Amino acid sequence: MADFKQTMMDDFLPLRDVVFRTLRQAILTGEMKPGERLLEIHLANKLGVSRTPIREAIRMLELEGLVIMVPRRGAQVAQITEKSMTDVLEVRCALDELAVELACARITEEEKAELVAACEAFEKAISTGQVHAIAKADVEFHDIIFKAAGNPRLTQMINNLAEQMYRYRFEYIKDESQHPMLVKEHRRICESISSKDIAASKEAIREHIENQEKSIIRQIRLEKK
Amino acid sequence: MADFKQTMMDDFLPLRDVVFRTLRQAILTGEMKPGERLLEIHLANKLGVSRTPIREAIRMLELEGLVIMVPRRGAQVAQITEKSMTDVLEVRCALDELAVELACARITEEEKAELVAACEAFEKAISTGQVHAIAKADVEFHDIIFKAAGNPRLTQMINNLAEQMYRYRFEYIKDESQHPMLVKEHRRICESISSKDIAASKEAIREHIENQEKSIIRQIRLEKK
DNA sequence: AAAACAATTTATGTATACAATATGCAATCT
DNA sequence: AGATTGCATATTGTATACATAAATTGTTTT
Repeated sequence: MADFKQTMMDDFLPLRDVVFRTLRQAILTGEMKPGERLLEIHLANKLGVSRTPIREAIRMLELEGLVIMVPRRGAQVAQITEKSMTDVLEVRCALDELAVELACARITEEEKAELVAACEAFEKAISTGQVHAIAKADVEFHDIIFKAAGNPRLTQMINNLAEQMYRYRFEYIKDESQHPMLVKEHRRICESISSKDIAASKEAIREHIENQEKSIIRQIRLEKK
Repeated sequence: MADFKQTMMDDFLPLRDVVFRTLRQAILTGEMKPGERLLEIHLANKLGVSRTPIREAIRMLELEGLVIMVPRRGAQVAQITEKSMTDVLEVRCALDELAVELACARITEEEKAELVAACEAFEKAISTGQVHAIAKADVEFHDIIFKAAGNPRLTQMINNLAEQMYRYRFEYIKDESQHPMLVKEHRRICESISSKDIAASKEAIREHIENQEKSIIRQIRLEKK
C-alpha cells in the first residue's frame, strides 16, 4: 500500500477515484464479503489516506448499489442474494437485447469486420485456455456490439450491471465444459448481427445471458452450503 | 418525550442527502442550467452548511449523470442534448417493456384491482385538469405496474431514467390536447396487463413512451431557438 | 443472578484548516 | 502589439478537529 499514493500521482487522479476503484474491486472480487462493515478510519489507515476520500468513495459505491448505508452506523458491503442476482440478470438481458437490436440497425461494414475479427479472436483465446485472455476477448467482442449500438448510456448501464456479477465471471469462464457452447453462442450472435436479423440476434443474446444465469445461480447455491 | 426522540430518529437525514435532493431538484427543474458550475463554497453558503456535505452530494450527482466533473476544476450541470435524451428514452422504453412483461407474468388479482383503480383515478385527475394531480396519479399508476413486476432493481433504474426527463414532464402533462390520448393509452396498458397479454402490453407501453418522446424532442427543439 | 443505568469508548456526521493547482491580470520583454 | 512570465486570487483536493449518536462495558440495584 506504500505505492498507493504514488500511482495516483502519476496521472493526478483524485484519491477518491483511486479509493473508489480499489474498494469496488475488493467488493467485486469477494475480497470484502457481503455484510462486512466499511470502517472509515480503518480503511483510511489501510490505504494511507484521510477519511475524506474514503467517504466520497463510499458515496459512489452507495449509488452503484455495492454498499448499503445505515444512517449513523456506516456502510456495509451489500448482500448478494439469488433474488438480487436474477433481478439484475432480468434487466441485463433486456438491455443486451436492446443493444443487439440497435447494433443490427446501425452497424457499419467496418464494425462488422471488427465483430468477425473479435469473434475469431475469442475462439483463439478459448483454444489457449487462458482464463484471463478469454475474459479479455469476451469483453472486446461485446464492446464492439455496444459501439455499434451507438448508445453510450446503454453501454454504461450494461457494464454496470455486468460488474455486479464480476466475481462469478471467472468461475464461469474457467469451466471448460462451457467453452464449446460459448464459442457457438458468440458465432451465432456475430452472424445474426452481421445479417441484421434482429429477432435472431435477440434470441441468441438471450440464450447467452440465460446460460450465464444458470451458471451464476449454481454457484450461489453452492456458496450457501 | 419518548416519541419525540423517535420522530427525530425517523426523519433524520444526513445533510448530504438533503443537499443531494435539493441540488438534484434544482437541476431537474431547470433552476440550475446545463453548463452552470457548482461552486462548493457558494453552495455551502447558500444552503447554510459546510463544504463536506456539498462535496458528498456532488459525488452522488456525478454517478447519476446529472453533473460532470472536470478534475481540479469542479463540477458543472450536465448538458442535455437531443441525442442524450433519445439515448435515455431508448433504454427506458426497453425497461418499461420488461416491466410490463414481468407484470403480466406476476400480477396478482389484488394488484389487478389496484391497477384498475389507479387507471380510473388517473382519468378522474385528468378531468380535473390539475397538472399536479395528474402527475401524481400517473406516477401511482406506473408504480403499481412496477410493484407487480416484482423487480426492485428494475424499478429503481426506470425511476432514475424517468427523472432525467423531469423538467419536460410537466409541459407534456400541461398540454390538454394530449389528455384524451393519455387516458386511452393508460386504459390500454391496464387492460392488456390485466388480461396478461404480454405482446399487447409491450406494444401499448412502447406507444406510451414514444408519444412522450415526441413531446420531449419537440420541446428540446423549441428551446434551441 | 438479572435488569437497569451510568460511564466510556467507538464511529459517524459536520466543520474547518491547510495544501496544491488553475485562472486572471498586470508588468515586462521581444 | 503580441507574447510571456510572475504574482495574486479563487477553487478544488486532502487532512484534521470537533460534535453527536450508537455501542459497549461495568457497576449498582432489586
